[in-house]
Amino acid sequence: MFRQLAPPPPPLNLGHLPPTFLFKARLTMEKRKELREKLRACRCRVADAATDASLFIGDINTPKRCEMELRRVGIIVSAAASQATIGTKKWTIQVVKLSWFTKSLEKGQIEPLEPYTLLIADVQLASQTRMNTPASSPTAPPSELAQATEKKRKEILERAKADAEESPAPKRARYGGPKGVDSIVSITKKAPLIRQTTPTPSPERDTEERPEPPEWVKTKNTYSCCRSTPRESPNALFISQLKVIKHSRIIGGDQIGVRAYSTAIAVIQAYPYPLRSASEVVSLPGCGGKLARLFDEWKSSDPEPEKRMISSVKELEESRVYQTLKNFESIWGIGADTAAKLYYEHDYRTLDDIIKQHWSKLSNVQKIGLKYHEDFSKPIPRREVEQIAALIQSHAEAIIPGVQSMIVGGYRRGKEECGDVDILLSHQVEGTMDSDFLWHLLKSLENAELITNTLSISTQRLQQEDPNRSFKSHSDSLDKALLIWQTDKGGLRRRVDIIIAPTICAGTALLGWTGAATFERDLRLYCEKERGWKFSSEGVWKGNERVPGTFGWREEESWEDVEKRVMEIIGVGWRPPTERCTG
DNA sequence: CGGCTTACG
DNA sequence: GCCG
DNA sequence: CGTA
Repeated sequence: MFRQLAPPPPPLNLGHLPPTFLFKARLTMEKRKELREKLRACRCRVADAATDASLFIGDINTPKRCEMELRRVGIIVSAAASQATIGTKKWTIQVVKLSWFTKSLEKGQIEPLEPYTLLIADVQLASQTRMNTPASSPTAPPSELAQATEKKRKEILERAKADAEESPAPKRARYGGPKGVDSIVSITKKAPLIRQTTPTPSPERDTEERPEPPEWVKTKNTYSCCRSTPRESPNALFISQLKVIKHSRIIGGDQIGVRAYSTAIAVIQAYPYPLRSASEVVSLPGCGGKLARLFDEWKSSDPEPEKRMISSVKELEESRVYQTLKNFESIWGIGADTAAKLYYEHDYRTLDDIIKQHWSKLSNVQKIGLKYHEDFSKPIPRREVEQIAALIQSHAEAIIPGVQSMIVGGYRRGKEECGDVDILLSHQVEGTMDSDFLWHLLKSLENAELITNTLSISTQRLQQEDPNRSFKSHSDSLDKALLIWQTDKGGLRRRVDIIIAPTICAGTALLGWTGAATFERDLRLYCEKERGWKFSSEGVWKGNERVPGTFGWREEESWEDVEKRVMEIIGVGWRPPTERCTG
């Protein structure tokens, strides 16, 4: 677009090439996007799904690497074409170096493919090709679940799921154990997809009548903060199954598993069409062979969507371990680890067991969490969230006139029923929110008997008193209080979070506290990887400097205006909170 | 094969 | 579990 | 370790 000096080289015509797929390898998402556009400009038919392509271009240099990249997109290179085809499609592909394209562009003339070719191979989409995983424990007797001990819990949970999976499946021992060799697209009986046979050019491909994928699918953009994720999804039923698996990873303490499923869920939640096939699933960023198989199983489990299920999910939901750990973990102050201890070391099975036999060993906040567990399990209607927020605002206003509040969290994302109330307070006049504002506010609310307990409080003021921290250039240290709230005596107790943002970080605080979790995680990731910046609700930083335009709050700006400004500058573009429902 | 958001109480 |  |  820039560079007016040199005359633009004559456009290439790559229309004769078969559907072409561009590997992600070594390309930033922007670079990849740019290359795809350039390819398109040369009339190249750029495939969105690798399984639709016959020609592959990648910023790679070895055949070895080719296989890796192919595997990643769900394609197995059949060793020397010696496969007893398992009733699946196979076709021939060619992989060339990216430099073929860039050189061609430079010269304004198509370079011969041959010198740039890394691999020509017959490939297949195997239907559940069980790869040999040497030491995959053939699963222990499924009975010892009841009095299994200590650390075995993860494996047990794992097994509850594994047993149900069609194939034994290579199972990791714990954490990010051996990743099974299973990035294989599983194609069902009808095996529709894939292209015909030869990688010959033919004007229009029958890429299975799949709707035009969103841009972020084509570019395999994994950042959930860069796309719209509405609350409603045409794939809600499938997603609800994935959420069970994700939860099993949470209570199993498998953070990486949680991460993986969170990503996949966020991706599918953002995908605007009902998924039809495993290959369509694999075409989505963050979804590989495992997710494709799960979808396949779910889809084929029943013609009626409402009756569909994934066997491992069913097993989980029916298993006592899962139910109980999930119940324990739902107590505020008790996480995966403590839940497991209570179950395996103390053999508790109900909340009552914990209350009767473990009360004195609980921390104060855990006692509170247990005491009001039932109340906390009840959703808070939007109306009530607003009432609570209004009370807080009026108390705040009495302390500092002109203070501005905004309900954030799930409420702001449009949830009909909220798990808690998150309210963000700030002020357009610099300096007003410093000092002891939070402390005064809490006192005021306590006097009004609205706050019954304080679960945790963190204030900048306290940190500044610590000389070791006073020089920290930046940290996510907005003042905040996690509280138990009760509007009327005898009424339900509610979880309320109050967050105080200094004027300078109003925008980032709003963005940082609106969520959802996966959106926030990707926002940080995006800033770090794509911009070299550091994002937190306290600010956007380039080294020790705030990124220009990402801070401050001008008189004429609304809450939304500041947030918009921050998102535009970061580069993710603004979208309403209701489109950040990454699950 | 290493990495996966991040900081505080 | 997926990505670089 | 648990929470946001």
